[in-house]
Amino acid sequence: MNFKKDRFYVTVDAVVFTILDNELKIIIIRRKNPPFKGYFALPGGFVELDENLDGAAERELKEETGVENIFLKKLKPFGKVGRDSRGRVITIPYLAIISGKNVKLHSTCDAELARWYSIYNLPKLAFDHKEIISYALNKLRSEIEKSNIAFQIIPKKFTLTELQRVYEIILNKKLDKRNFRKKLSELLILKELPETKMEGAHRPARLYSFRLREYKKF
Amino acid sequence: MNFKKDRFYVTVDAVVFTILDNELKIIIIRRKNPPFKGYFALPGGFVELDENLDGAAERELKEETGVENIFLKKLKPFGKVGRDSRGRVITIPYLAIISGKNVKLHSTCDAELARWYSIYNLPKLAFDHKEIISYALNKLRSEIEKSNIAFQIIPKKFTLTELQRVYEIILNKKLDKRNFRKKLSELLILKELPETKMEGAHRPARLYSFRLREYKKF
DNA sequence: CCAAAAGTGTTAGTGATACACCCATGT
DNA sequence: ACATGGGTGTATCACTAACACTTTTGG
Repeated sequence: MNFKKDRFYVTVDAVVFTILDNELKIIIIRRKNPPFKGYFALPGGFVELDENLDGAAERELKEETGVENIFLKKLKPFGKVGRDSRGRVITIPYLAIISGKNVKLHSTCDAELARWYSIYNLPKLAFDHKEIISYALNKLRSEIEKSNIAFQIIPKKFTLTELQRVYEIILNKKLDKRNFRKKLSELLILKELPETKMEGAHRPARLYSFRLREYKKF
Repeated sequence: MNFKKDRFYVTVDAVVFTILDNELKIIIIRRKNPPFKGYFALPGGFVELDENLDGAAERELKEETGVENIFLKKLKPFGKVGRDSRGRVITIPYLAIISGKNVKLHSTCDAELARWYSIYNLPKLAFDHKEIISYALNKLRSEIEKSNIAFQIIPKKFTLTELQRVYEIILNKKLDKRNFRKKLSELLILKELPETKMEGAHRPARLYSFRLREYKKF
């Protein structure tokens, strides 16, 4: 790509959260090209002229992870003069949360193999991506308390303990089992399944599913 | 300006709220140039290549109203393909709230004289500005409940009844006088002044000021 | 029978809401 | 004296937070 100094460029960056090894992680790529060649960064790329912002974010996510049909939340733009040495680049960050278990991370033309990094142990990052991630993490935490976004990250059938673990890892704090369950049952967003999950030497756990598998604010 | 189809353009639009005649109003201009010539629209304009987004928003606000040093909140971008017939234009809306009393609205090269319009009685608007305003109004309502943003719209010294009126007009609902005052006194954001305001045939009202005259979340 | 996670209710505290009368002034 | 808006306190309700024991299974 041949950058001109007389125009704007628009990119999207994806802050893709998942839980792996009981830790909150995001996808980080390593840049193959300048600027910040060899540095770590969020996956993202240029928006095409005939492409919607949301469309570009979906495309980037698909290229990196193979994941599609996921809820992507648009965040406020970051566009300081000088944030990209190639020219004037405005970036629109998107927040996503996915179940990382079955995701195959891909290389793309601009990036070496993408990797999951713990949110608490990130490498030094290119551009203003550290600031973007911190902003996105705050949004994720308020989303999980005010929407059903958790359905994106948990298997179709799950136990309440598993769901609680998701909340605890995202919010980075212990929750009370009884209070957590009471709140959920008041919200009426879960469906109790006839099945149970037997795993390990203890009482089997009831399985649940989300009534609605699309994004919804409470 | 000579638009090219091979690049992005970036604009800022300002949703500038005030209260006039006991109504919540915003600044609306009438466009002098295509596209949407003669239509009503939000004040705004193109971001310069060497100008920060916030800087552009400040400049636009100053040009339209003469107001500066005001809190401007950046909102999520609107950038659908085809929203502007001149080319691919991404707009970043900003939310502001100002005291309208002393504001002189100016004409600019792109706009006939700006006017205040009631939020509940807007004319047909250019571009996707209706959607932007609706989004901004929601943000304003949550801001006024979670921050001290009201200091922007009220005189330095004010009575509690005047402040309550501001909240009622923005939220478009009646509030209980005692509950409103209790909440404020718990927040400790106001300073009681030694002065009172005598106006009309009734008991004089105590004057207050905000302790902090800069934006702060509770 | 022991270990391990599942499941289940009550109490206290905090914040939100509803509500009615007296006060100080001008006319 | 009366009309007008200013000023004040309490009771109820809803939501949040804290807390411990019994159940069911595998080994």
